[in-house]
Amino acid sequence: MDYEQSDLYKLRHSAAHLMAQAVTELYPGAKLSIGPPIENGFYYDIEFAEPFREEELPKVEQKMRELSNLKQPITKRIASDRNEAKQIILQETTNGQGPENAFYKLELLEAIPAGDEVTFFEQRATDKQGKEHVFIDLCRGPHVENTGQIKHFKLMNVAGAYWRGDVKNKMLTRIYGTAFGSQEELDQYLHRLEEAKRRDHRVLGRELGLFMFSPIVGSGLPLWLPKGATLRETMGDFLKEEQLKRGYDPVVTPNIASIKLYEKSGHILTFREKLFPFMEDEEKETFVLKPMNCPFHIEIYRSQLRSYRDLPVRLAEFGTVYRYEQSGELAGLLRVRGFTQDDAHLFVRPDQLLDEFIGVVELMMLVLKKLGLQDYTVRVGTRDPASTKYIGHEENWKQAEDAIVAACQRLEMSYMVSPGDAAFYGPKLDLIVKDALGRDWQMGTVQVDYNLPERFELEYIGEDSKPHRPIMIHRAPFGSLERMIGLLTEHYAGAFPLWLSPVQIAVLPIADRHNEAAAALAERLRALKLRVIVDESRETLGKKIRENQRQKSPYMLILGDRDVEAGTVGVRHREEGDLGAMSVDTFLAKVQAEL
RNA sequence: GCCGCCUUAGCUCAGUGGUAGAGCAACCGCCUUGUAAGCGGUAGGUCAGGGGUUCGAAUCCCCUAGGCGGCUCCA
Repeated sequence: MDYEQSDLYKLRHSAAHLMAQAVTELYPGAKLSIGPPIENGFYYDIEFAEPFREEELPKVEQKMRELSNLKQPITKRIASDRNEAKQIILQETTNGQGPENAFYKLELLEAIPAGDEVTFFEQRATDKQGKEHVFIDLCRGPHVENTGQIKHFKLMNVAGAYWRGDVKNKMLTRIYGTAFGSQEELDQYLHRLEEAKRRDHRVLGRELGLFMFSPIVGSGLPLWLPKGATLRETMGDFLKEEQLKRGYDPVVTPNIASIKLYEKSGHILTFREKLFPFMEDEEKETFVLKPMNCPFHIEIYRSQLRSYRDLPVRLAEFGTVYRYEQSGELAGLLRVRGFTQDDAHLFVRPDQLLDEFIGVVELMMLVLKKLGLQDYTVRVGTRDPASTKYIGHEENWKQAEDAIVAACQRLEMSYMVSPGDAAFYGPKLDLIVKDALGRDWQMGTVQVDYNLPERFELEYIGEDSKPHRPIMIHRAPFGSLERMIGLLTEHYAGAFPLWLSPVQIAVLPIADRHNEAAAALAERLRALKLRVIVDESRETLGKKIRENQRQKSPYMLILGDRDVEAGTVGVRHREEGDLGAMSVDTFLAKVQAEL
């Protein structure tokens, strides 16, 4: 059933009201704004006279329990007209605290379309001391019948949120909570959150030795440790091989360029706030740290005269770009300031656009399948007509958007359209994947661009001997290595599939008299391009197994007297446990089959 | 950037105004080990940095940096 029609949704909506009632009783002068149910609970945005701290949540929760126990009946009231609605807001919803507390509610009333019914929900009861509690809120509903039904809830955290989501407005205090129909479900949810923390790529990244951050290097600038770097290279090798099959040509371009390049591309106009501070040399030429690879690839395209027979030209580069993200937006590897895109730009003729676009989407699907990410949504980001952050003409945008929709239809792919999520030069198709905490992240992306070819006056000579303008496809199947590795780490909880695992096989000699045989075995495996370590620590086998389990090594090969004598190895698999002794050849056949 | 919270040994965390602690990891020694922690010992800290209050600050206040959860913004 649709969540928004469910009892749970109703319960959470009422829980938000209950919280708001508790807040108005505890904090005179608190101005309420909106308080909807959300995916895993509810929130209420409130303007407090004094800063509201997280440590105050138990106090609010306690008050909520008291108010819940009063079993206040919740009733609906319909305002007869706008004027009456206004009077109810001014006089009744402010809990007797004066009309200035109704500021946000009055704005909300104005936003309700003229013909629509205006409704309020009221909860009211008298406690044992004879004190009357009442709470009235402008609300569409629906709600549960009485507050006694709201029993299994918890206030989670406090955050800031701009009124109406607009940075120009005042920041309100948002209190997040959750509520369930039973204590068991609430406990399960809280338990799931704890579990998710254990999958957190920032925790696993340290435990597994994948990457690190150093304050002295700078925030948002990851340092890749050997095992993390191995992951990057393995992923890169896989994609490069696929690209080779598909006619991509590698290119390499610098990390900085003259500001002139970015003036021409339009980045200075539309992407300025994302650029790191400019560099100026003694001749006063200004350089910019690159935020995108496309202008460089465009210059390579422009370096020679292109015939219609040369197209499509597909230029690929794992290009590292730098974007000055706001400090509060950084999030482990999922949002950084320096990252490497598995970038490529396809320069195509109009008659090639659809096939090339589809080819790219098919490659992206192959990549996702190989990585084991099957849970994603497809988002088509289009231009928000009200925004000024885009370059180019309307007809170009229309053509590009039409091309993407046509491709989706031909691929019979389901997608959602999201206005305002286009790149500044063109619309795009993005793959969205959730992290361990359920947050959405944009991964792979394909973009259709008529605008940069125009700005750079790109041409090819057509069959008619006349110049024509190519169309560009920008694409990155991973999106960025940083984000993809962060996400994969959470997806696999650090237990990467064999082909990707930084250490594929850990050889565990039982006593140090087996070290030599272990080294010889490792050498043999490495010759077959397997990634192998030998654990020569002077520890018991149990300890070595424990440590290598923690490191999530897919296979452990145990080597003791029996094995040296019989020419076998004791094979242990990360998930399947002890697989018994077998010959090295048998083990290799098993590994090859799995790769 | 904004709102709230956090920062004690390499890691996870005790310690709330009166001499800085534990477990794991590290190092040393013993043990030479057969499928998830063998035993003993040693070393390790400007309590993020700076300023203030106080006879006295890890502890209270201010500033800065970094991190976490959101908002806004994006691969």
